Amino acid sequence: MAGKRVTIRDVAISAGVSYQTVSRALNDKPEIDATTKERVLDAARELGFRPSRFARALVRQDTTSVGLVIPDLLNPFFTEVASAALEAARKRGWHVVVYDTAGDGEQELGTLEVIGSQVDAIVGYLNAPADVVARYTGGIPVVYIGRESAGASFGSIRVDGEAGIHAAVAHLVAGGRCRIGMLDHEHAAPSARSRWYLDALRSHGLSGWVLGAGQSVEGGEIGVAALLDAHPDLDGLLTYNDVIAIGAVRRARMLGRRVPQDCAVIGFDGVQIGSLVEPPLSTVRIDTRQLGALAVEQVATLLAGATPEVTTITGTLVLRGTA
Amino acid sequence: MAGKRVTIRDVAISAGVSYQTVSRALNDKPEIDATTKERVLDAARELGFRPSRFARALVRQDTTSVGLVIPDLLNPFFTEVASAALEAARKRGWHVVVYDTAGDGEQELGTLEVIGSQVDAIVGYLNAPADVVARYTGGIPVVYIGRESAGASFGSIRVDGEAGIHAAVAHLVAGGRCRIGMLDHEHAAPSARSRWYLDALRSHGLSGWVLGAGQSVEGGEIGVAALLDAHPDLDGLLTYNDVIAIGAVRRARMLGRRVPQDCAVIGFDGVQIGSLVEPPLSTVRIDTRQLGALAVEQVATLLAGATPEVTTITGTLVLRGTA
DNA sequence: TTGAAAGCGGTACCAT
DNA sequence: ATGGTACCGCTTTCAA
Repeated sequence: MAGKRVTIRDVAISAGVSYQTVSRALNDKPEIDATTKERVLDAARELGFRPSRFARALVRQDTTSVGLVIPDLLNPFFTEVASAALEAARKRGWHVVVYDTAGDGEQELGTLEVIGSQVDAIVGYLNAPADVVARYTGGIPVVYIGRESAGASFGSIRVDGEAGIHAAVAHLVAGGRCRIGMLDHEHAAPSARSRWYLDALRSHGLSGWVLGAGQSVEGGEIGVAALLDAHPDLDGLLTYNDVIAIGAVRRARMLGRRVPQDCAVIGFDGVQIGSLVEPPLSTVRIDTRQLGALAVEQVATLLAGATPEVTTITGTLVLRGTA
Repeated sequence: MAGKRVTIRDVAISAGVSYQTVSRALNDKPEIDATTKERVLDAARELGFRPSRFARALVRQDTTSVGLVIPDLLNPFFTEVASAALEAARKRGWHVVVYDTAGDGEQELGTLEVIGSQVDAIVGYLNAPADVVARYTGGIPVVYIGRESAGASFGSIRVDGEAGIHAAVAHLVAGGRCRIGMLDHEHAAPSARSRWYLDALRSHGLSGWVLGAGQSVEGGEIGVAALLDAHPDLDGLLTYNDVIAIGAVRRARMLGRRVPQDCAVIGFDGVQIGSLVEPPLSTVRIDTRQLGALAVEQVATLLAGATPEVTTITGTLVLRGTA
């Protein structure tokens, strides 16, 4: 009842055949007597036999599983990407093991180490430098999402928000705004998004302020409060992502700013809930389904031994209620 | 360069030792010369050796991985549960393979079949009857979430919203409402939540209407429109979950109802985004982190061969803006 | 300290 | 149609 694994040989004995015959019955091989097959199958069922996935995978080397590394499952953007990646992976018959690094750098390395020996490829949002990642993962194929340079032997999906952010800034400026701030992420290096923002401002002869914020609604709330404190006449705001933007809008309104009249806000990502808040969030939208699908495709390329093309996915400005 | 798997024997040859010695070096065994060990490790690195997880798992039978079956990763409630379960599982050193059944019954069975041979236990939201599940999964431990009866040999986390829903109805009635409807899920059998709703109404001498709705914002929109069409004087609404409620609130307002003045709405789940929409959603909140943690705990119990206790998690009424 | 041999639980290719 | 045997890649006795 408890413990002891039932093997193919136990079944064989119970059915009175050799264990090879059991294998045949289990795998629907043609060369087996129907009666025998049934008897074997019955015995297997009765004993509660379950083939070992390891033994099976060991001999026919065709089970691929990919690790999906996500900074935060509670951020809907990552969830949308994960959902798309999951679907794309299943179509190929791959298994997807999901890891949530909680946005923590150390966690990330720990995760990579574990994962490295458990999956055939990794795709996800990684912060660590390429060489560090390579070391920790033992050199299996890795596909970065949302990183600028990947280096050789890595796949990568670039998220190109340059045009979208330029359009966003242009829209704000066209609306007569000229004191436009940005809430960036909190990592050591400023994001590409903040660079695009600064570029865009510059092209309009403006300068702005970038402040790091936690990647959560609360982070956005705190960030916007600080920004408004320093620049009370802020009339426009871009954010690293939608979740931050949602928090920023909330707090800005609490602080007496009308959005968008007093201060317009434009997020980044285009997550679904952005259209549900009040007012609906304007944003630079990324096609998450395509992003997930492309990532899986790159994994396939890498797994096949080919060199990955650099794929880019472009953000587009979506104007709703906050700008 | 391409293809060919590097095995422990390749390393052995390259390092000029027997393959058992390589194994020792790799696993930090004490009985090995330090110099030899280093030489072996160098060789391994140079050849890009990666131990086969299958071979390894096959011999030391200690790798457990659990399958997490979720109807819809885009519904934040499930994501929150998944996030909690992931964290709890990692603490035990388990791997979690996530499957999204897209709320589809057939997908679910297909998924179960695949999954059954790939993981050591399953936890999730399953719709299929217990005996069907048992057949498809080949009898590995299964922990149901949010189901009433589980039957022997299954674990289960009950979601008890009875008190919460009674409180919700009582609150509406106390506010003078008496034409209270409910948007349920769309499955064949009405949900426990709808039964609690009807019970609660009855205890106040009222009767109501239950209508099935798709489990999405859109489903809630369509559902509330139909309900308001049939009962234009509806003054209160409960929903199967928050996502539906959010859609319902939106559409109700579009149809000219003030929420909560004309029609109060109370959701179920207590997802974070409920507090971000306008007006903030009143709801019966479930502690998702606890839910996920408990599910993993039950898996552990089952895996240890013990009989699972029936665990219940209770919903509590949270009043925000919509009621 | 190191090497030889025996499995782990299967699959596949031989013969029979 | 069935059984024998080798082998997948690795860990673990057991000798040497």
